[in-house]
Amino acid sequence: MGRQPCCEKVGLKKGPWTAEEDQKLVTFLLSHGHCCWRLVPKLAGLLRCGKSCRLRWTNYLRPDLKRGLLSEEEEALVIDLHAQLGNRWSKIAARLPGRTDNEIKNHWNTHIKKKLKKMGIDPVTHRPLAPAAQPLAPLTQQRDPPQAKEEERCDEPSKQASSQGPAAGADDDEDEEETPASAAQPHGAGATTSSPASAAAGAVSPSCSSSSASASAATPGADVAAWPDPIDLFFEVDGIMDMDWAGILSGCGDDAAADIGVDLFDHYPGDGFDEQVWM
DNA sequence: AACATGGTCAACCGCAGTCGC
DNA sequence: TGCGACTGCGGTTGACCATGT
Repeated sequence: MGRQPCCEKVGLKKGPWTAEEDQKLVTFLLSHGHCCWRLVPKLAGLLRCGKSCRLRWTNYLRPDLKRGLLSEEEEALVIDLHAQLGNRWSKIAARLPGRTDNEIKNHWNTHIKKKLKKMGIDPVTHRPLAPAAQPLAPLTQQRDPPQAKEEERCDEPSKQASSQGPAAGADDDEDEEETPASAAQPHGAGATTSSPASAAAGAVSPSCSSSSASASAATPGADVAAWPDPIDLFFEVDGIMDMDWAGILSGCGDDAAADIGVDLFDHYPGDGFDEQVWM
């Protein structure tokens, strides 16, 4: 009923994109835009499904994409945002101009997660790991009961992973102030801290710099309330989320690729891609 | 030099919400 | 109003590359 059936998957190509496919897609999208992803591959002459085209465009071909590893500032911002938003990568990516949710997700899983664990911080809850996993940081012994309760709530992997569920579904795109962590403040600790990051019920948002890593490791028995300190030291500002990151990261916008010296086509070997077509 | 292991990341899969008929 | 297509999202996979043995 209603609409035409979804793209039939028979005969559609899968796997890595070739430079020729990229060129076709980019040429088409730049000249026509995309009214409907389902039609894009057909109109562009691609044997791909619309979903694949959309993914390729948003994750790789978009002209405003940044390339290369995340900077320390971006990494720290990702950690901060993850502490507030959980695994909502698209929301996190929206705060990092030029970065995609896929890229951030990959970076989180491959880099940041490991670093946090190394620092004795649970990458899910952004709190110090339990003593069993982090014998040098017996923090739970010094925690106030409300904090322990809060951790229990956050520790549920299914809830964290499926934060899109009804419980978290109440928020919308403008939910910066109504985050899981901040919403939990009335229940307990950390509510008096000045910055949203550190106010997240004691949730720490450590940077991944070695300096803060050592700082965190150097305070194994510290009071939980002291945990944000290394973060402040690293950022040299209090309240990272109050900062205008869009401004800080300016130069990543649609017109800024040249400003930041990014060659949009440098991933194409040789002259596999016609820059003139793009421009 | 050859093989094994681990790390990285692009791409796919499946689900949920939204929207159109 | 209900059904089904479409879109967007998060999780997972698998190929490729680097490093270690």
